Amino acid sequence: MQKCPVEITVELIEGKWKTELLRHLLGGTKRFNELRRLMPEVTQRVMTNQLREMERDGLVERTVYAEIPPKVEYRLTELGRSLEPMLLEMLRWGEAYVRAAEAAGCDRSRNP
Amino acid sequence: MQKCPVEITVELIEGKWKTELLRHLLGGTKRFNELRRLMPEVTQRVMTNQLREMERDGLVERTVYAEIPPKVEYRLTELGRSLEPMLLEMLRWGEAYVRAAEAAGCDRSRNP
DNA sequence: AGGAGTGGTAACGCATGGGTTTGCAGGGAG
DNA sequence: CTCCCTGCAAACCCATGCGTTACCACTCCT
Repeated sequence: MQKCPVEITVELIEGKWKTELLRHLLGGTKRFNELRRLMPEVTQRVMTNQLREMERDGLVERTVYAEIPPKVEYRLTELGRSLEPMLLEMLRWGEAYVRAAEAAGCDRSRNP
Repeated sequence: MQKCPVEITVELIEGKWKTELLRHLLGGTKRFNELRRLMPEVTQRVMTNQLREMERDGLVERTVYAEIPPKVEYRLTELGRSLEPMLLEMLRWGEAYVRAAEAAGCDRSRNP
């Protein structure tokens, strides 16, 4: 049986740092350490992983320049850029959710 | 620093079976074993977990009827139902993604 | 008596995703 | 000479999510 496209979509963006990476990359091509400086909490290894997965999934393109010191650029593919409207939809829903949650007085934090 | 609403949205639906549960519950109120029959691959324990998390997050409402044999109904809250347009957007994107992926000839299966 | 159908919980195991640390290559700057 | 910058990889650890199995309580049906 085939997997639902919604599920596929979720799997593509559910890495811990992928949505933030997408946000930054939607702003334009970035170098590796540029991304690291934008997201200092992320380890180098994890950053590489997330980017590599997105590359494997066809969302991100990786360009290596044979220079010293090394230079590697990450940019969104056409497919990656096509995520933007959907992400905006998710953004709007998320904002509404947060508003609704705090209107309900519920502190839905995950630390019990 | 505040977490991005997109990230929040992802966290709410990224459980392994949550999108499928949402699909079924968008079709109307369901009893527990009714859901189990719709999704036989899911263990009872896991099913309970996913539903409980969605309840905690305010997406699902749980009603217990004091009958014998027990009867427990799960229905979407207003907030849960408000997910539908966003999920449809994700569905459409996912379909386009699959088409693009197989057009590119790439078998992006996760088993190397 | 025994089985099925109801909706659970508890104990356990395991793969995986993420995090930490360390090392490497090769040239430029102090 | 030594340190810094670039982007990466390998070895290791740990928490979490999911899965497996077993058990419970209560009633009706055969």
